[in-house]
Amino acid sequence: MGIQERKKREKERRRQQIIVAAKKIFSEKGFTKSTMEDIAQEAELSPGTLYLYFKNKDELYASLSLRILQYLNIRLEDLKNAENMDSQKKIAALKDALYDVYQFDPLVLISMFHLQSSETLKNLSPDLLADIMKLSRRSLRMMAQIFEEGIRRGTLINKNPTALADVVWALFSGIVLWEESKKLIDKNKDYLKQTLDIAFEILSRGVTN
Amino acid sequence: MGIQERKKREKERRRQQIIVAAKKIFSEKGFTKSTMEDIAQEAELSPGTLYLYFKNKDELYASLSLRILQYLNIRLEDLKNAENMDSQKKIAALKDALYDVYQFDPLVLISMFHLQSSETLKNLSPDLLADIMKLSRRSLRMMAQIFEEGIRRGTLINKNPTALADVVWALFSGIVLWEESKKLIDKNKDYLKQTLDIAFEILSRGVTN
Amino acid sequence: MGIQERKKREKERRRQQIIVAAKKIFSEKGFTKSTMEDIAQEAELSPGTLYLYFKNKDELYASLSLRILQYLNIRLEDLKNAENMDSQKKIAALKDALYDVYQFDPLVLISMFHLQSSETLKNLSPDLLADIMKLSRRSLRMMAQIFEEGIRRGTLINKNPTALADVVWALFSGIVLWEESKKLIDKNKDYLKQTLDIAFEILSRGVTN
Amino acid sequence: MGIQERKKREKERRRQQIIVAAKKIFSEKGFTKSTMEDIAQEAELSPGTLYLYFKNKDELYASLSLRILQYLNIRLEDLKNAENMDSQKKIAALKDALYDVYQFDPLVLISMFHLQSSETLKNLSPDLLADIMKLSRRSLRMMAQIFEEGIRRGTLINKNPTALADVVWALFSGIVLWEESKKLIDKNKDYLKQTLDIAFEILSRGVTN
DNA sequence: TATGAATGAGAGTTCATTCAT
DNA sequence: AATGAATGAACTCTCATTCAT
Repeated sequence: MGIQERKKREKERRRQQIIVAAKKIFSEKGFTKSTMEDIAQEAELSPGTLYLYFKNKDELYASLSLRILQYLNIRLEDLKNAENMDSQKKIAALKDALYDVYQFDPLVLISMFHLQSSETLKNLSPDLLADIMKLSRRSLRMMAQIFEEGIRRGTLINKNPTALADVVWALFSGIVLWEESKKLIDKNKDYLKQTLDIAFEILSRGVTN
Repeated sequence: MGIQERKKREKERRRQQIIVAAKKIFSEKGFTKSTMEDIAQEAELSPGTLYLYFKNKDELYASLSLRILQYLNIRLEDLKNAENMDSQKKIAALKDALYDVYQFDPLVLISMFHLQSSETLKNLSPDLLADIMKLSRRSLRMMAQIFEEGIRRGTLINKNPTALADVVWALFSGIVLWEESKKLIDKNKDYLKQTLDIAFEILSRGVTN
Repeated sequence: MGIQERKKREKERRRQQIIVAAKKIFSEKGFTKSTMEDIAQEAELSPGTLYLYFKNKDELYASLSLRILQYLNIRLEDLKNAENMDSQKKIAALKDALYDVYQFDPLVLISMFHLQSSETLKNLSPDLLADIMKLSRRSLRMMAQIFEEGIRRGTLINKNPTALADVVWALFSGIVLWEESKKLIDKNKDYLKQTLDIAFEILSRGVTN
Repeated sequence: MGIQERKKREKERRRQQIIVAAKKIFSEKGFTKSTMEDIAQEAELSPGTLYLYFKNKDELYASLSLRILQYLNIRLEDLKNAENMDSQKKIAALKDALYDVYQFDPLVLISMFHLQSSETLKNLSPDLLADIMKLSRRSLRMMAQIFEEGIRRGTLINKNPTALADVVWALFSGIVLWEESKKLIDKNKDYLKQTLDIAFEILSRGVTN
């Protein structure tokens, strides 16, 4: 078994090696302009090898999302388990978690938001798509639980928690993409943190009874 | 003079003919997978003709945004001029305006949000980019004015109006993209209106003093 | 008849107008990169009009050669008629004539040399080709006559005069093209006159008995 | 080590395979009308493969020149090292060398002369251009040395040797192009050798003291 | 498992030429 | 005669993917 283990570990390491390279290249050039050749070179592998680990370019791209979704899940899990926190605090903590996710890897996060609602999504292998969906759903469910709890306690307004989670997610992604867009035009502008703070302050006030 | 008039009208009609075709194709296949050939065929024109009206594929794509931004501007202009409306009402009206913009042309709106925060933006001709920027900025300024007014009157919390406008825009685009994304996975889901309603209700409560 | 005359004159003027424009554009951009659109614009005409006066782009290009060949013929004619000139002087005068032709329109001359021995030649209409051939042959014949005369008089070595004319023409075109080539690499270099002087001095010594 | 060797050899063979095909196609159709598709087909390769070996069409075209320039260099080198030859003999030998170069590959030589003094030259990659320039310059320098030697010995007239080399080169290229041109019109004519002989006889007489 | 040369379909774009007005 | 919008074939070049080694 030891050998198989080691092989599996090595295989996983290769995958990561490719993912790291892909992240770099995709971030620098965007999806369309990145070539498999570029990524292979960055990973110090041959183009052919990439196809041993990823079905195609789309899947490689989408795989980046998995890592960040996993990180998001961990952060939300922690938040869920946190005790002695009122809803206000939890919402503030949610904001921090999301901001951490952004900082964990801004470019990949943006890639992921691009991936959502785009053609690429349809071309993914069912397996990968299922993985992504599972993680997203779990994240949203955990966010919903925060609101659910507050509603149960009577501190938050009585709105469908799932919808509230959608609002949070939409707000977060909207802010990330919009601030990114402003940065594209004017490199100096970087108001993400501030916009996020204001947005969540309003959100917090808005959902509080 | 009549002849020049007619020619101008015909030229404009051709442009529209191409825009309609482009909208259809881009919506169906996404930017990358749509070919100029596809669009030409849809418009019942030859590929070369497209280039008489649009400098290249990027510009054709971006041109779609212009119309919807113009429509948005008009709606916001109306809102600005509306009298006898308290801030609450104005925010509700703002939501309606944005929803109308969505309904005016959902696919183009989504395209526009995709265009934002993508490499394509940088490849546009300065003229077109300037036009788009001008319209976006004007829209955001008008939204900011709604908040400004409320703050002046003391009915809204004292936050930077420009930032509030950014939050609204991010929220709107985030919801549109996220709900679209959910639809891609499951065609039956269409909660945009509901999510938008909840989001703006929270927003409204959140910014009210 | 007056009207027809006038029409013919006007037609000829239009032709010239186009030729002037074509010369400018071809000189600036070279044959391949010049478009009929460019030339039409320069001539302040529409692309379609060009085709009323020239069968196609190739013919328009080749037409430029005609003018310079005509000029060459005139200069050689003068030379032929010149009396009281020994062969040495005639050869020197021939050099001057050729240099004048170069100065008359360097870019068109170069174009003409490019035209020679290239694909384009085969695509010309028989008429135009015949015109060009007629003028070239006449020029060469006149050069040959200069040598013939000298040989008859015994001042020049007894070589086939036609071959000598070929040598002169090859030498002239070779120098023009080669010096042009050097200029392409280094704009400052312009030794055409000097090279031509040396070449003809040697030629003159070489053919003198 | 053997494997690397073999791969290198194979790579070089492929290059040659492409060059041979390119030569054939360019000769038949001229530069503009030859398509990469044509060449690929002739080489029994796919169009994409051509681009693995040559950056673009221009470079492929220019690459043809390199081989012939190398051959020219070798021939001139031999000539330079030849002892016990007076200047007359050396000039005759120079003519023979040039004629051999012509015979080595007439079509490529003509291509090279076309390349000279054409826009294409400017589009070459600096590396390739540098290679071509280096070889041309070296060839011309070696020709100049022949004259230099004769001048030093007092057997040749005292003219700038560099200019004399230019004259030789211009004369040679002029003759090749002009005789080619005549052949285009009338396939039966082939006076290149004879014209070259006469030209060099005159040259020789002309430069001899 | 890894390679990387080769593939070849297909893209965006250009432009000589035509023809209805 | 002149126009100029429209054509559409043809071009160069790219690059995701394959497969013999």
